[in-house]
Amino acid sequence: MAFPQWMNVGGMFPSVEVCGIPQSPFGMSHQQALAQVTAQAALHAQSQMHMQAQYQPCLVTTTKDLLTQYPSLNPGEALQQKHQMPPSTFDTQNSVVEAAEFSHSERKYQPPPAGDKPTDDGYNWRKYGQKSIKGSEYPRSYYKCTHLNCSVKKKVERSSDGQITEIIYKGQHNHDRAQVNKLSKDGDDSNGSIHPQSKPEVVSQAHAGNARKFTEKTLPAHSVTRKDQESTKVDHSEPPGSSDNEEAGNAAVQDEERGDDEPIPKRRWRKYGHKVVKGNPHPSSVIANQDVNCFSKIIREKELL
DNA sequence: AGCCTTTGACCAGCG
DNA sequence: TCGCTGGTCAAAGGC
Repeated sequence: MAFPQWMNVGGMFPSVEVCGIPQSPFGMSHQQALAQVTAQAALHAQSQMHMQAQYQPCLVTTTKDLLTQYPSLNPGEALQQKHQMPPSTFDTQNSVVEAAEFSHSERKYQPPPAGDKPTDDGYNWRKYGQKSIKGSEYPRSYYKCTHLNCSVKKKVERSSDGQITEIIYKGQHNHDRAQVNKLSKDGDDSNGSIHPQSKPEVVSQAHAGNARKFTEKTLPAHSVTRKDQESTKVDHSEPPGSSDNEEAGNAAVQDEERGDDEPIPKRRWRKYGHKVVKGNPHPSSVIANQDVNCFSKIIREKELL
């Protein structure tokens, strides 16, 4: 079984294959092992859901659990199993934390190459920001879904040793995975690593008990930031089929309709950038009519639709 | 040509 | 009120 390329950072997760079929040291194929993992995880999750899901808007998943039970699994597979867990057993949330901290004993960490795609989860993401986080050697990266009218975002955090520790999704996709429209640039998806049906975008946890790092450090008590919780609430209050995108779009439209209600200086004269321009000894301060840009973009997008 | 990443700024929230 | 921090924006440049 393959796993997204990004998971194999630096090739630290060598997969074992026998006659083209991944094998675990225990004599069962990876797929068999994964099937068991899936079943166990589902059971485990069911037994814990009543304790956690009722008050946790977002659940944490860690591959450690799976790796503990099945050391033969490489973390990518374990994580994938997590994706393949029966969605019905989980409360679907629009805010997801994926704990992709890999503690495989054989791994050799190599710093992720700059610009590497943190995830190949079937959607196309565009990095729109990067922020150095206090206490973390590696910056947090911010991604937006590139799909039209899809405002899903995700944050990718790395631990101090450079491993991806969290992927925090915000919002919900209102479209299918990108593979439908666009062939993956990172590799061939025909290997089954991406299963639109079996790999729901929203994943939950098998159990978070072992995700010590997250519960202690990044995900105290409820695993998500307040903002994430809020976004979750928003989605819960929305009728099925609606999405953040619509919300965003509506907001934009409302903003447009609102129009003159808001004081112009507050809306327009905002300096939003201060950029060093090549060949110019002085940084350029840019005053932009963001609303105009924003509206023209919306109009353009609507036209495209 | 178009998309994506990098980069450094602004802004808002919080203590 | 001020400083810190996280989140976002958009120009510039690379692919």
